[in-house]
Amino acid sequence: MAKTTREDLMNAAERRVRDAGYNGFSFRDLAEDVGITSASVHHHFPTKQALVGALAERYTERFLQGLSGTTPGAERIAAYRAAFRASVAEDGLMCLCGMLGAESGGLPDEVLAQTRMFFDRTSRHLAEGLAGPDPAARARQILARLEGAIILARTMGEIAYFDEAAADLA
Amino acid sequence: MAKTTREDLMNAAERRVRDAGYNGFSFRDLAEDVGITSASVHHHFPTKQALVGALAERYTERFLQGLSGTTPGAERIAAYRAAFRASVAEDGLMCLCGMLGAESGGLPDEVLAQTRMFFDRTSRHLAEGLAGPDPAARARQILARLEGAIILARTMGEIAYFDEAAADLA
DNA sequence: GTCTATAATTTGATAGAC
DNA sequence: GTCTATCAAATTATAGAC
Repeated sequence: MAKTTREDLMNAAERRVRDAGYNGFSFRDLAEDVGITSASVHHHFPTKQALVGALAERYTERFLQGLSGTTPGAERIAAYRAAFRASVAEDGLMCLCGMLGAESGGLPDEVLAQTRMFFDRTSRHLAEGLAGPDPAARARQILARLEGAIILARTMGEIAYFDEAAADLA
Repeated sequence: MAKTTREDLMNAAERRVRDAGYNGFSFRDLAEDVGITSASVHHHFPTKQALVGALAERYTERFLQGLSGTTPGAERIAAYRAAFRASVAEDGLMCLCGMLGAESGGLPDEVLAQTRMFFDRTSRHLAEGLAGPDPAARARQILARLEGAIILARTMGEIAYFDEAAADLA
């Protein structure tokens, strides 16, 4: 159980966006998840774009924080793979920003901007101390494969697809 | 100009799903795109799930047909990369089935089944005559990276992200 | 094959009481 | 902070005339 209603709402919303996308849920869905009315949801988040924008920001912050202790290079790559794997394995959900990035054509500017931040920051973090001629490109190759691996595993309903697609990452 | 209204509708719908997702457009949007009323759209496709199901089927068929003449191995891999690249480069759009796969948690069964067909068939086609110990896994690594590369390029608004993420594919 | 009209429901959002 | 009540608009879908 989370401590505040605001936190409960963000958790419910994150789950729903990662499952069905930005347009795949309503404020009333969240209200039911948390046990309040949709009017009360608007008290915590004035608009849907404000809610999902805050969601993407929190997601990026938590994601990087969870991986901040890793040593650049092979260990960090393995940690990224484990983080993405947990996304599908535990709840069968997309990466929040992978979902929003896919849907970016129909997203409010505020949400798109936060989504870009995720890929900008994670690709820089992952590129740190990476060997080879183009660490930035290598980092994006890894991120792309992990996002795609989630899509495959989620679509097919089997985590084995993730493991196959994400094998030999280093 | 396409020959029939039905074809016009499918083209408009495909564009919209690939831009904003399954829940990112309405029958009225399509009606306006094509120049008829939403009631007439229902004459061609009884429900939204029937429409998008047909869309995914046509997409898979066309996709495989466009790549059917390629020689298995490096040439086919390059052709797949080119096909995915064109998706973003020409219109800034997702792969239809990559989008649907991401949103699969909120998709009607019929649409999900067609989406699975895409990944099933393309991964088998791409694995044909591939070297290495596990051709199927290698095929899925490639597909995952291409789907993810589109997400990155689309989100960041620059095709360079695709080229970086999809480099060294063979 | 297209239209008008409309039903039934859902959506994002607001006003104002408690 | 939560509620009731409500709005205006949008959504999927249907009935029936032309």
